Amino acid sequence: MERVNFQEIEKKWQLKFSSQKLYNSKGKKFYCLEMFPYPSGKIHMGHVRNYTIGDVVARYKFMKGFNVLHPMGWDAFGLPAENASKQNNLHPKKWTNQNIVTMKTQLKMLGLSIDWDLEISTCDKDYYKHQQEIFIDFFNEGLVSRKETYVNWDPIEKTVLANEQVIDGKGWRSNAVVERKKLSQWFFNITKFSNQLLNDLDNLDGWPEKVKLMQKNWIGKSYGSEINFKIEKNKDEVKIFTTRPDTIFGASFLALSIDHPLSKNFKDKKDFQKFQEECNKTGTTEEALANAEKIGFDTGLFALHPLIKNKKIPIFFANFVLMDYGSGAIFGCPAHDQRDFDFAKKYKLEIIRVVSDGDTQKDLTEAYTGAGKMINSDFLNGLDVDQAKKKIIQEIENRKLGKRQTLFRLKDWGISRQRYWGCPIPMIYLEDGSVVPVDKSELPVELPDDIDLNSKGNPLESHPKWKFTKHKSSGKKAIRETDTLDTFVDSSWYFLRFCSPEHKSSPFDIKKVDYWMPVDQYIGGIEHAILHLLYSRFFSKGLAKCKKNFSLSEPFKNLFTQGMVCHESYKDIKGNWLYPDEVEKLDPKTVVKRDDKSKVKVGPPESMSKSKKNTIDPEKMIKEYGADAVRWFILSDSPPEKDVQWSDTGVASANKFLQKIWNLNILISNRKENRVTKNVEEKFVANINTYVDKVDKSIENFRFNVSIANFYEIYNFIKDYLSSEISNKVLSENIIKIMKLMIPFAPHLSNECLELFKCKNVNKWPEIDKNKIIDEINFAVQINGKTRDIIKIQRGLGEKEIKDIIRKNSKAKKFLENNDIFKTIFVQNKIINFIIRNK
RNA sequence: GCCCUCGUGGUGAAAUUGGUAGACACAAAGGACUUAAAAUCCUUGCCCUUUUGGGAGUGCCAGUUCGAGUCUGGCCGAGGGCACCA
Repeated sequence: MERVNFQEIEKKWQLKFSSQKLYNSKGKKFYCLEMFPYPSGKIHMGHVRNYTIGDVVARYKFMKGFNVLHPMGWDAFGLPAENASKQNNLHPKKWTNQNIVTMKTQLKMLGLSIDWDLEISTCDKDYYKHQQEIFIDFFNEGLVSRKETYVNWDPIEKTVLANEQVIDGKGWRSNAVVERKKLSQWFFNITKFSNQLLNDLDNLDGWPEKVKLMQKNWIGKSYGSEINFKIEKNKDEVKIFTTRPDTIFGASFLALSIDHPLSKNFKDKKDFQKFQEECNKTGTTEEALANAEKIGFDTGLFALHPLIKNKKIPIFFANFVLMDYGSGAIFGCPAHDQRDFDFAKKYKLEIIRVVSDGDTQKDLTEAYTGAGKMINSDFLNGLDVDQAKKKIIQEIENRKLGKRQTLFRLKDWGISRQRYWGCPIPMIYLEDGSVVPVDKSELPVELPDDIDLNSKGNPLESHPKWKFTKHKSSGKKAIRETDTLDTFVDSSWYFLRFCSPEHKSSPFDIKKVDYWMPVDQYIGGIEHAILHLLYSRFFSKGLAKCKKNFSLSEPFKNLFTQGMVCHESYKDIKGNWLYPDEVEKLDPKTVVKRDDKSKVKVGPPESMSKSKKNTIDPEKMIKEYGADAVRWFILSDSPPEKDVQWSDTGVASANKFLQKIWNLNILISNRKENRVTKNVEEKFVANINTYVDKVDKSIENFRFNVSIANFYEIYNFIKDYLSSEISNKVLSENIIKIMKLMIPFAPHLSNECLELFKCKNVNKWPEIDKNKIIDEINFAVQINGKTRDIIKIQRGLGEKEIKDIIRKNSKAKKFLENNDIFKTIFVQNKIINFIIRNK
């Protein structure tokens, strides 16, 4: 049999794909978008998976008659470019552009149906110019503000570190202990939309429930109360926020953030400074704070309990209270909150139970956070927690001790980055201290190329020619903002730019956006479930506020989050990571190093990453097995939302199967006519129609692994018909249907096969007669819930007819004889269950 | 630590609203073809039984139901996110 030269046919069809687009001007619009890649060097298997899934959707929708927008671009600003340029002494722009060229070539090798005329790159000044415009619009609309916040500071490199650059509390290059440093930075006021971002989740029917839940928890709306505590021998008051006002009678201390206004009174005290230094050793991430030991500083002050006469409780500063949540102060109720419990144990504070867990005699070993009746709580006694919450809030409001309050966990979005390779923030500082936007006519504020990457900190700081400027309208001297924007800003509106990438006068052509948006299917990694998606949602809402004719409130109608591509990892005797290429599998349990045959330790499959060297190069795989085989395998092995394990034998078998498909097509095209029996042909067509229906459904449901299993079944099915009494006409008509179904999965081979049969209307999805599908089904016969027989019946048979069949001829017959049928459960087209007992 | 998700053969997995558990494939073992190998094809795949047949079985423990991989509660294990990686 003729071998397929996959490389040759792929080259041929890729040339055609490059000019063929997915537009059907008469069809309904369909915007298919995959998260655009960061140009890090070469594409990785995660990209292959993401873009193959997207390509299946785009090609499928196109074949179904939709007018499909399927663009691609580059999330081109970011930290790795700066790191790489320091290592290789290569300018970030050059490094990035080289990577884009490489990756674009590689993506084309996959045979993706992308309209490359729409390509955009976020580091392109034609792109970020518009981003600066949007920033200024947001600024004018009151959606931008300046606040102080903490950053990771490397005291040796004199630079701000990203969280990933902090390893065990130390700088990744300098190894210096990282300090927390306060900086004044720019913020998008995303919290202005907290309620809207939360409530609109309910309208996103096309989003996975888990992503919506994660966003909901991230926004974190909680109901509680503000309570004022008077300080003894002092005129000050401390305002606290709590979600558990019901536990107020169990309060045994107040804890304040070290940034609480009250800290000013202590700033000159040496032991407080020491405490502050101690706190600044913990990182800036929530995880670090949560895991850090709870420490406090006793102010020596006491607060007066608002509801218990003459009760005084101590006031502490504590590292686990955050200034940006609530009022930066809490009351501690150790009996019913684990953090408070740990704190109370450490500082020997009172532990008063106010919610009964049933046994109130024995000492608590941990906080009790469950439900129960109130005790030791004066007028709340006997109520359950929810009732007590309502009553106490009412009481607090009546006595003017505080008020009911709703709070969000969501924080404003800090967008300042002390880095070079990002979009410049279009703001200037005037001599008189005022801060104003750059005049729009001067945009873009272009990133200068001539920078010294080896300078300490942000290179823009040490670029006087760029940094010193003038305010256009007043002519006053000014200094540019040297911070650049968080790269999440770049990706918060790129999907809008894709609708009209050439548009010059504004970020997008509103008519085009009106037509194409929202994105009908957005596809990307689950790791973006919160930040990127939330920020993009915020952008839509922000733009709607700035632009009168912009009405889009949610950018992504349907969302699909795919799983990761995994591979086992290998370590040699010395503990060095090895690439899969460097090892050899002698048998499933023995793996050795290829060169010296020394033992290799095999790690569990985990997400492919450069640091663990458990990566497989897609380009190498494409060259060895063909793009269709790589696409085929990446879709076949796991459902797309789950992780998939890369397997070389898997891709090899995909390649073999595609070869068999080609052979089958050749056999059919060369087949000698046989005798024809009408029944045989009808049964054949009915089966094919059933398969077409199945594949269609599995694509609609994103069950691409099931689609592929169907193709294996179809192959086994058709192969058996080659020698049966069926005409060549019927065979070729039906193999054409199947090859069309395969286009989204293996576009090169299926087009080649369709060409073999001189097929016209290649890109039209096969239509089937729904009346001509298999209507025989397997029906389970159960006795007392146990399956005793499976009978083949016509779809739609009633209970009586089925009982007759069973009585006449069934393995279950013997169970029914000599027994009373006590009850019968009948489910049409599924099962019948006889509940019997002995006579 | 907090939030979310997922646990089905040796492996990846399949299984409308609860209704045939293991489709389809990978790997393995045995066989056919071949001088041989490759390629290809066939068979097998938990326990008892020669077969017929019967039993156990979807991470673990309970529960609801005629019937649970699917629903509920608890436990154990793995993965993702935690605001400056993208």
